[in-house]
Amino acid sequence: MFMKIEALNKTDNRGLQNDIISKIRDHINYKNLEPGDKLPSERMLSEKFEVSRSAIREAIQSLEFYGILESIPQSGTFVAKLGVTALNGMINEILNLEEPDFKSLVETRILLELKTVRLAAQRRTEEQLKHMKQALDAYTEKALLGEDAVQEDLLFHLAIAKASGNPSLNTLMLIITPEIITNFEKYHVCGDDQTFKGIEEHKSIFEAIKNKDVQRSKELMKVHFKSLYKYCYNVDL
Amino acid sequence: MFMKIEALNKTDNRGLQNDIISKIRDHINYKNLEPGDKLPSERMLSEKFEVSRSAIREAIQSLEFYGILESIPQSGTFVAKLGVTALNGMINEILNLEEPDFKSLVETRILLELKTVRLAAQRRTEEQLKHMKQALDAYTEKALLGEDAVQEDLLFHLAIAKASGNPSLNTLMLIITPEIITNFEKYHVCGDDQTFKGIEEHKSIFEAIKNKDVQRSKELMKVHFKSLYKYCYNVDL
DNA sequence: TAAACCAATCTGGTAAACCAGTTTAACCTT
DNA sequence: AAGGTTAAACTGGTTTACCAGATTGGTTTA
Repeated sequence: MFMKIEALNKTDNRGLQNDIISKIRDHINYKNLEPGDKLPSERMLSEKFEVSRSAIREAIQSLEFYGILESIPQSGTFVAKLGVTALNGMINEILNLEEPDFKSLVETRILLELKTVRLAAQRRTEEQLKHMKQALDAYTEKALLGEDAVQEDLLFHLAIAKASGNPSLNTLMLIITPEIITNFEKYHVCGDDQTFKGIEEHKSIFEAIKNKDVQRSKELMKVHFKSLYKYCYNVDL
Repeated sequence: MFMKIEALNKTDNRGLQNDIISKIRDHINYKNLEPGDKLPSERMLSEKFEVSRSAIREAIQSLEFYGILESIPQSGTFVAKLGVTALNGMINEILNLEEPDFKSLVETRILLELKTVRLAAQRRTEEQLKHMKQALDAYTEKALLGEDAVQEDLLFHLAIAKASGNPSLNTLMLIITPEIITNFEKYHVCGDDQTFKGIEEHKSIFEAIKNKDVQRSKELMKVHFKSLYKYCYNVDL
């Protein structure tokens, strides 16, 4: 019952948001807005769409996140420097986005991390190395005590992402990580025997990055993900 | 001067947001919130941090996007089912996120698309194929007229991402695409001679996906990106 | 005539009051 | 004293009014 209420409300909220977003899309099309053009003021949109200004602001904030709009205080809200065709297509895609399932998330994570680890091996600075070492030590300490070290595990991987020197990849990792880790604990993906093996694997990955051994770092990460990958695809979700 | 104002205000806004987010982080640490615990009400946080409730709500919405928090109407705002260690680490990473540069974005896009095209070749449905064909035709028509077809180009690539059947990858593509395309036009990456070659390349990629030729689709995409990749790395940004 | 100025207006952001469900706890009943 | 009932307090969401800075168009001035 609690879940049902939550789901309903989430749907309603998303529904209203999507409704407003699609109306904004229609307006962009109807007015043939040029790249960088100004959207009508929040008050006007609020009145035109017959919804509260708060709702408009939330929808705008969502589109701002995707880089479709940009609000400038005391000035206005502007569309990105894209043509109507691109804007229309992108907004449609955003409206039709599905909620990612666990398999998709894992697939994406593996892809991202096989890249971040290579880049980290290439580009890591001494400071980033230090940061990774701290995360590794925290993980090792916790794991040796036999305690659950999923969180420390995660932070080590995020430290690698940061050391990749690619802010874009780092951001994407941060976006998918919470959902991943939540499902990890939900499905008990991390067996107790895995944790001890994980220590050695993490350690070797760290050494490879430290030694700037790009190829080896990637191979080690592949091995590290192998059991996880297999586990996820065997399990029926 | 206009840019300066924009930058300043963006910084201020981001500064206030980050300030609130870091205070929320501190509260989570201080109170040692368990996974799924409830955050104090927006009013309490507003009073405690001495900022408006609107500002609190915006900060919460940001953290909701990253999956760190979840608001449930008439009930409360709850932290994700993560421990304080993970929450603390993730929020810190979010606060320290750098603005992606063009090179990072291109690097990420190439990584993502080499995956989406392979997955699309594996999994594409007939309907998705139809969608891609439409995007391809729109692109071809525009390009043959000698007009700028950057938008149609983009939509074809997004159609591939959608056909990958991985909502997570699709989402990430949508997030980085606007910034990419904006910089494309800014730096005039797409030379006029590229557009005609692009038609053939797009067509062949489409055929490979249609024929479910995974390896070939990836190779063709690599070729398609080669000039772009080279161009981007040669240019000083 | 054209440049400079200034006030009315418009903007996104902020604050405060209000709403409809939820949660809590005190109260009454048995 | 235990359980059911109910009303008051509390929640995120919404509405309304207000704010300070940006924009704009007419007016003034050189």
